[in-house]
Parts: sequence; C-alpha cells; structure tokens
Amino acid sequence: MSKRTSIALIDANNFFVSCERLFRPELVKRPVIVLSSNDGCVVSRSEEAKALGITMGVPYFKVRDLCDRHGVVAFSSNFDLYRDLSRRVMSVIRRFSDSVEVYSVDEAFAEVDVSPVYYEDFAVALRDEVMHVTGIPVAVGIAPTKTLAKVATHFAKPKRGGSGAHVFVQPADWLPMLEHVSVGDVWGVGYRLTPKLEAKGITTAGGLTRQDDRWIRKHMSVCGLRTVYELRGVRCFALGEEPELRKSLLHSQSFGRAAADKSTVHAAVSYHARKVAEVLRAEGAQARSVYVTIRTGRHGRERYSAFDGDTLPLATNDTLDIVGTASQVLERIFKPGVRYAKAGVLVRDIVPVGLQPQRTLFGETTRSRTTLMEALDELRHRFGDRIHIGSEKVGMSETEHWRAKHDRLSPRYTTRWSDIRTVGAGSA
DNA sequence: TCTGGGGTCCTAGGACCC
DNA sequence: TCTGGGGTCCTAGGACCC
Repeated sequence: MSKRTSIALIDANNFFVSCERLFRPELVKRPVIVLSSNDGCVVSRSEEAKALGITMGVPYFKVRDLCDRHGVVAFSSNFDLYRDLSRRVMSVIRRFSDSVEVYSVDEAFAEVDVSPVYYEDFAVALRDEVMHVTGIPVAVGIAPTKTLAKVATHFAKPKRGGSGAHVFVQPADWLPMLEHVSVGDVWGVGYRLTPKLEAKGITTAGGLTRQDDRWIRKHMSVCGLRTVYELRGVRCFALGEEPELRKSLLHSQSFGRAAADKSTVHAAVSYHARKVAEVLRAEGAQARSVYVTIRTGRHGRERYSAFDGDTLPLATNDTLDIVGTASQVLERIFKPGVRYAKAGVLVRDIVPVGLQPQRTLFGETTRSRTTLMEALDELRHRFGDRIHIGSEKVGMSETEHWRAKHDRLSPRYTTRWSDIRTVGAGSA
C-alpha cells in the first residue's frame, strides 16, 4: 500500500513587520512598514499599511507624505533580527516534519506525514505552536504539490478571510478555488508572462490548467509546463533535498550617495569582496571565479553598467586573493567620469574546501594564509565587523559615503548583548 | 534628493572537436 | 579546399522566486 504524502507550505504573515512588532507590542494594530536597504523601497507592510494603499516595493519617498499623515511607523531592514527569528520559526517547523525545505527567510515547505483526515489538525497545530514559541503569525497550506500548497496558503491568509490554515486533498477541493486565483498570482507566472496569458484570454489559474500542453510548452518553456502540471495535482517539484552547495554568492549594495572617484568605488568593491570571502569561509567553501559589478543609478539620465570577472587557477576563500582579483577586474571595467550608484562582488564555481590539491603547478601553497584567515574570523566574532583591509579605506578625510543609509534601524534585540531589552519586574 | 539584495533554472547561440 | 552532421561545453540573457 503506497502512502500518499502531501506538502505543507508555512508562510509568515508580513514577516519583517511581525518581527519588529514582537519587540514593540504597542505597534500591533497600527500601520507599520519595513524599508529595503538604503531606506529605498517598502518591502513589508502590516495589514493597516496595506489598507492605506501602500503597495509592495513602492519607493519610500513616494509614500512618505502619506505615512506622515497617517502615523505609519517605518523601520529600516534589520536583517540580523529577521534571520535570527527565522531560525527559531524553522526549528519549530522541524519538530513537525522530518523533511523540511527552508525556501526563504519567511517560508518553508514540509512533508506532511499524517493521514489526510488529520491534515487540518496538523496545519492548525503547527500554526499555533509557531505563534506560541516565537510570537510570529504564520499561515499554513497543505496540498499534493508545492504549487497547490502555495495556493492553499494564499487562501489561509487572514487578509483573504482565512483562519491561517487551508487544506486541499481532492481535486474537488482546489479546482473551484483556482477560478478565483489571478493567473499572475500563480507561483511561477511572473510579470512578463502575465500579459501574454491574459492576451490569450487566460486570466485565472483555472484557465491555465485547461490550456493545451503544447501551447504551454512553446510559450512558457518546460518551467511553465511543470507549473501547469502541478496545478492539476501532478508533482513536478520535489521537496528540496539536503542543502546543496550554493552555485553563486553575491554581496552588493547601493551607495548612500553616488560616487565618481575610483578610490571610493574601489573601497566598496574591496568591502564586498571581503564579505564574500568571509561567507565562503563560514560555509566551508571556496570559489574559483570572481566577478565585479558596478553601475550608475537606474533612473537618472546617465546609464552605465559593467560586469566582468576572472577565473583563478585554484579555488580560494582567502580575503586577500578575492579582494586582489576583484580589484584587478575593477581596473578593467571602471570608466572614469561616471557617477556610480552601486557595486557588488559575485563568486561562482564554488566547491567545498579540501576538494582540490592545495598546490599549484609552481608549488605555491595556499595553506600559509589559512591561519591568518582563521585569526581574522576569530577577531571578527569577538569584536564585530571592525577589521578591515587597507583598500576599504578611501582616505583620511573622506567619510565612507558609499555606505547605505539606514536611519530607522531597530536594535538587534536578539543577536547583540548591548541591544537586549531590559524587563522590569515587581514595582513599576 | 530619494527606486533593495540575493538567489535559481532554462535556452539560444557560439566555439570547438570529431 | 569545401561541405556537413553531430556532439560538448561555455556564456549571456531572460524569466522567475523571495
């Protein structure tokens, strides 16, 4: 007898806002938003903020007046806090399932290993336990495929009148619901395909399931075909296995102010290269290809962007190697007279440490600096991100004006001793 | 003045080889 | 010298996700 399992999707409600509210309970029921890096765009909104018409991804400056008028509380992104709370939510989910795929900071898929008659109970218990342990509200959807689990979660959300749990077992459960899902809301149908589908008269997820396979394959590639199969209940996307080694790693940031001088851009590139090396070491990985990306703002009259890289003879996670390579690439692609607004460093061809000989043809060994890097990492853990390399500094008088602004940052309540909240007990 | 950061996969086309 | 099929590998670009 084959046991049919289903997939649960656990999705935190307005995650970043929920994290901020956890430590500022007086903000519950008030409009709250969280901004992206550089306080650029709105990336998370409370229901009250959504009701004011603040849309996802809107530039903050466009809604600042509206926010001021309605007393909307705006936070800069506090990723240390969100990452830590995410970790706690995921650990609760793992108590409910042996097979969990962390899909993003605020979402996870989990295998549901109970009989379908208990799906509803499972979803409700999971929702309540996450709330009880972490204080983060989540919605749980259960269905035979990932794409349908996304739809189920959609209907579980409080803003759609859901209770935080929604379950699809039979096609009769989901087929009528698909008529009420816009085709653009389907997981895997983005802003490019949506107008094409609508032009063909396909406006809902239900319409998509009735479409001819050959037409889908031709116009949406195999990716689209898989999505359509999943909506019909045929599983095409397996639950993610072990966290494989990542394929690429990017560290980048928009500048607080645009910069034209090479030393400033070089400082930013050096910083991102160092951060990339640190992440590689933390993950026990090395990379062979180092790329640099620099560009102007995307909205001004002046537009320039460049992306290029070098491949090293040996994979490395050494800060000085990666910074040095990135600096050489920057020399090639830097164009004088351009006002740059963003820089980043990306590495590819990532392998686990120890998978290659530590010696080149010429007998150079990369081992010699390993101890130095270990010492740097140790210093960083003890004293924070204060150890820089020389090229990150622009000059004595120059402030680091490429660094992003985050004027509305909340304290790092859970990851920094100095930011831990003090709670008074007894007399007030 | 002010528009994020970090990923994945697929496909077409070119280089190169037999 | 020219022609051509067929395979592999790499890369850039497109589309999607959060």
